[in-house]
Amino acid sequence: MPELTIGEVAKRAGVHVETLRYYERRGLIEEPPRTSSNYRMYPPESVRRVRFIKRAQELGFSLKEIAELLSLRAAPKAHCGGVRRRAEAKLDDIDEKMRDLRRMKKALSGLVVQCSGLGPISECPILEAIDEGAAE
Amino acid sequence: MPELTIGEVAKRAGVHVETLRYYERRGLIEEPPRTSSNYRMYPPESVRRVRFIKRAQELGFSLKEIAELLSLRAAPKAHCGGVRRRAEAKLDDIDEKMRDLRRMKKALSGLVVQCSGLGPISECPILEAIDEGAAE
DNA sequence: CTTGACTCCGTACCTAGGTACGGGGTCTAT
DNA sequence: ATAGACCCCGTACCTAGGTACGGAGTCAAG
Repeated sequence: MPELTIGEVAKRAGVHVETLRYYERRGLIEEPPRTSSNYRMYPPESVRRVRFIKRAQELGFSLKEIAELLSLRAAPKAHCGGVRRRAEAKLDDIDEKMRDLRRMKKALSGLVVQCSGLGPISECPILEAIDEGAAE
Repeated sequence: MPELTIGEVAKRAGVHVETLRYYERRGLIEEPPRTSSNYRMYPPESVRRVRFIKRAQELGFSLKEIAELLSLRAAPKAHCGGVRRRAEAKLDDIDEKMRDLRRMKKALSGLVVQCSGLGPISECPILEAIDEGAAE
């Protein structure tokens, strides 16, 4: 019998036991059958499922979004437009975050070049700029 | 006397009253003097201080980091090396986040082009790739 | 002199993604 | 048969940055 305890699934998937229980509460993994002593016994596919979740996280999906992807996948006769749309929306999110970061970087590096690091703090160009409206 | 109530400071700085009390608890703004009926009465400079905090946030600094910047500024005979170092460290943070986002974007857009959006979900190239290790 | 807007305080709640704790039951090896 | 490792559960705690709630006191206008 290839069933796995929660600790084995955790080890193979590279997460903590508590994380698996948390995912179960969040509806990301199904409640597995229990032994007579109430231990969770997972089928081996569970490891793959958890790895799916971790990889989707690395792609920028939140747990909520991952739950959606998984329920799309579970729908018997769906086609993959929904998945594609979600992936594109996530790309848009990423682009927006990158724009924010670029804006920050531009503003902040503009300040850093004005500051030698040597003057008195009362005349620090960085602090003065923030004080007067650096982030416009 | 140009003293301001908390509500006036909030309005002028563009934040909520609760936010000002929160900043006070966090040590970002000093405890202002109180009236005889225990109302906070702020000097007008407080508005500037709150705006400093908001602008530093827009540059990517956390409240904790902003507290550090403010305490550096308060040190009488410091010079601005500490500020400059922190700004440079923040630029490094930003670069790292941008690298993460670029990595995500690259991986995800590579998946999106493989998916027409038309096939059955059971063969969705995006889901298959995540299932097998998309984020390497 | 009352009504409405404002303030006080402490505490709880929120999102996101977990982690930790405590008290109990179980399983395995010796 | 007992030690140590594992599992159960519920709940609290964590970071970050606030927001909301509820009861009470205060202030200004009409």
